[in-house]
Amino acid sequence: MSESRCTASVGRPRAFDPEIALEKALDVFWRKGYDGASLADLTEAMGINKPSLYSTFGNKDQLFLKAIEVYEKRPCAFFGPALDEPTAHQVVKKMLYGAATNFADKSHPQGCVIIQGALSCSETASAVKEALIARRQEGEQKVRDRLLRAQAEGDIPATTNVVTLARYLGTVIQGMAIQANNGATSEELTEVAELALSAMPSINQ
Amino acid sequence: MSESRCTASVGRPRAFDPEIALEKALDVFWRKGYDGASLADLTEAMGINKPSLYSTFGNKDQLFLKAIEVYEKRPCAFFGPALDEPTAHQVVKKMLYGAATNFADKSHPQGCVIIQGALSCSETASAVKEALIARRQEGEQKVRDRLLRAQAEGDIPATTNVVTLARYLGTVIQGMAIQANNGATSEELTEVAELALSAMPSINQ
DNA sequence: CTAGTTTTGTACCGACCGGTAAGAATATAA
DNA sequence: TTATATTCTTACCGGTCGGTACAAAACTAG
Repeated sequence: MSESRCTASVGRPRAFDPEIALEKALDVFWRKGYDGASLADLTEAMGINKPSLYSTFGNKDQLFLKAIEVYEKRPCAFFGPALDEPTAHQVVKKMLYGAATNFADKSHPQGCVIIQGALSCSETASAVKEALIARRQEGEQKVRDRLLRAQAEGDIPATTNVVTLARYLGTVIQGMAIQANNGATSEELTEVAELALSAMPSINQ
Repeated sequence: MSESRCTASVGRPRAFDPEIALEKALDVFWRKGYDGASLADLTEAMGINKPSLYSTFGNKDQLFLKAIEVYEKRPCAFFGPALDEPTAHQVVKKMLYGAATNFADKSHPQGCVIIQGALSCSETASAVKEALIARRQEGEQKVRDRLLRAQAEGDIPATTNVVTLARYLGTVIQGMAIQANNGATSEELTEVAELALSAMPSINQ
């Protein structure tokens, strides 16, 4: 009943590290998506059995959502940090190049789990699908707000339509996730990022 | 054993139109993806039962692939026709605006089944996934070839990197499919298309 | 009408789905 | 040691998965 405290200290100790297990679950969801990842896939990768999974993470939905949080906060995440760059140009450049480098990185599944984790899916997955759509829209909203701030700071011309600019940026990044799934390399995606940047003359330096 | 001839003329006549059934199957695969679409979903939408489905279309994999062919050849498909435009500018413009209009069209599921039908999926779906990746790459190849032809015709400067240009175009279109899934309207996607076009000065008129 | 051919509906197959009940195992607290 | 708390393993639940066997139904050819 009590919310999982840091150390239980009483009762049989847990034989696995929940954070590591969550990273393993993320890897499975990333590769197979919500629908494609079975509990057997998950428990095998996590090295635990189903009752442990359910007592620790709730159910498949909640496990997925917790894995997504790990995804957003992992060391090589680029989206959040990019927003902290000082100028609009640096924000957009870091975001595009970060996606190019990261989506095609061979040390983990290709693309982005938030984009491809539950795109077309069963009705069972519709709650997760909606959660991912919300995350994508929130991401675009953050970019939009950041560009509006830049516009207020005189970093972007007042005549620029930043709403469309943010949507264009989101579109290119989401497309790059598909390209990574197609097998595009980081170099190829970086070329796309460069070209995409050139469509944004209003943020150039 | 004999390949399905136009009219059987002997035996019990088929009680449904295979082409219409295929369109219904396409609608289900489009909305739910390969993994998310169950045979129960499919047979219900198609108005037939499983033995009819299997005798007519083979199995789930083959049904999906046949539905994809219907998708590519349906009246409102924009990709193939765009390639036939006379100039590179018109090709790219028609393709971007076609995607913007079509992906968000409310008369059918949002986005593109070839992009989102089997992106992250189970191992069962891996054959279909590979087939879709191949289709996307073939599409990009066709664009590349078309742009190369335009370059040979003097329609695009010889200095332009058409390989990257084609990849960029593919990226934007694939991103627009995700945007359509996010709920973006045709108008919003058209604004993105306009902005994306501006990144291609080498094809302007 | 009969024989032959094809499709139909029903009922079923083994395997797997997400999820859980129950008791053995392992720790701390007294 | 004993009581208590927590996690472990095993075995199982009803439901659904993709796929099929079989016989009744509906047609044509003769």
